[in-house]
Amino acid sequence: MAESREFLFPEKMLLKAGAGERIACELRMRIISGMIESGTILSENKLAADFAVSRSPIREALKVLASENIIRLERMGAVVVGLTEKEIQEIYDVRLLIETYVFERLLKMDTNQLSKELSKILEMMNVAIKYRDADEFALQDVLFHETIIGSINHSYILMIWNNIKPVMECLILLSMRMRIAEEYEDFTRVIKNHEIYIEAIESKDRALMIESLHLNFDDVQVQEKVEDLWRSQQMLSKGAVQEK
Amino acid sequence: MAESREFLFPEKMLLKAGAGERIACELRMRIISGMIESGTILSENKLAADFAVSRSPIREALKVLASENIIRLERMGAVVVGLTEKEIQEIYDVRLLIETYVFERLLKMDTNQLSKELSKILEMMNVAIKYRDADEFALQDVLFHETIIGSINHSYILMIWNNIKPVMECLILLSMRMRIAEEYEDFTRVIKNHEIYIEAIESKDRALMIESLHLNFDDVQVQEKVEDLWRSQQMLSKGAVQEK
DNA sequence: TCTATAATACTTGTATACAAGTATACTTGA
DNA sequence: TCAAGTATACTTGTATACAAGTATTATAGA
Repeated sequence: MAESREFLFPEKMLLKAGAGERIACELRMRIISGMIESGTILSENKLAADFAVSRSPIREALKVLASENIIRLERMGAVVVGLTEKEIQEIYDVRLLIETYVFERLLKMDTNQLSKELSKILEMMNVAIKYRDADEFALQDVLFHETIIGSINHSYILMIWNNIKPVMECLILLSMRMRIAEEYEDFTRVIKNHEIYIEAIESKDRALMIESLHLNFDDVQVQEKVEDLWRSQQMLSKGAVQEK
Repeated sequence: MAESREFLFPEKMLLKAGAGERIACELRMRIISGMIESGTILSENKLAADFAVSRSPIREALKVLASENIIRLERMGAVVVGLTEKEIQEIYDVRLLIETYVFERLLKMDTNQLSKELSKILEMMNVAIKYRDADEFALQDVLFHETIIGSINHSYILMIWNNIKPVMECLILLSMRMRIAEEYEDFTRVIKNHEIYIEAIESKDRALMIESLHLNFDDVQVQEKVEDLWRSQQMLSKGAVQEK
């Protein structure tokens, strides 16, 4: 029987991260997965005790999460807001907005180097599938889009991406973990969509790009209700029967 | 002779702000105005001494400025990046991007209430001009656009706004302060542009909206080179001859 | 039993202390 | 004079301490 994992966020990502960042990632994961329910009030002291650190890194983490709109810093404690389906849709609105903008810029650029990088990432994703590594797959997926966005050298567009990235990353991580066990063919379809994306960039075909973007969103997008994420997550990690 | 002002950022904005926020605003203003030059290395200890506070609020402020891309947190000290003209252009790219998006949404909404609010702000701006209050004018200008963006209730679009707002605010503040002394007619033109914006919203006229948006950007946009901002700023506040 | 007031326990914001690591400068040797 | 190595002073990251304020709870009075 699989042991219950102590941390939801992949620890390999946090090798050279400070305590604050580590805790931000973990809390974000717990909030988005539903493990920490909306409305919960987090206290710095309590969190510090739970994570066995001082309040300093906790404060740092809470500031980050507040800037991502998944908690709200109030006078007495931080209120967990979480993500409703409306907000998930909004995140994808923003992605569509900036990726479309980026594509317009790419039309006027040489995209040879970019195209090579993307192909490399795609191969990494294939390997991840081969070894049923959902986390690696998700991370490469995020990297794929980050590479595209970063390629136009627009610091403020990149800033927008950096703001939504952590939450995106969590959503994709959770979605992939849920699906890798059974819905194998989903992943090959995701790969296929990314291939179309690359093709759109190479041929500078607007329509194709929009199509693949939509395909990708519809695919990766969490069709399940957010509240179900944690339940699935529990079942995956514990492999045991849960009450209820 | 006017006395040199100790703080660049309007203190009335910071009445109920903590030390961290206050310092972030002040440092941002000094960096964007050029008072603190690009390449300068800021040390937490030194800043703490300068502002006569402990390192805690300083750290908080530096984190904020780093998320705005105007400083870069490194191993040894925070490197001031500042704003080049390229980056100022990029900020306006993003504004154009989101305000256009917002307008598309407004087309499908009832904009009566919004239009009233905007008219009120416009009157406030007129009063500010009447009393030659550049700061108040700038703040109301920012509020004008924030009100539009906030009206569509899109938390992630609002998040983007909140990310670029502080820097925008500084740019507009500096620009208005420089111009209020002499270029009086500029302000009535800004008012005029905003009136067009309201009209575009009321008539739901895409073309008109784009036009007013461009007019507004071209107008408010800092035509002067950024490096000149601080020099002008110094002359304004000291009213004395500067070397060089 | 209900209300008002006071005591208490918990909250955040800021200041200080300590530890680990890095760049600089100096000293020592040739 | 130059090079190598060491000592020192400064950096950030984290932990702890303290202060001011707020919600809760308990107690006293009617």
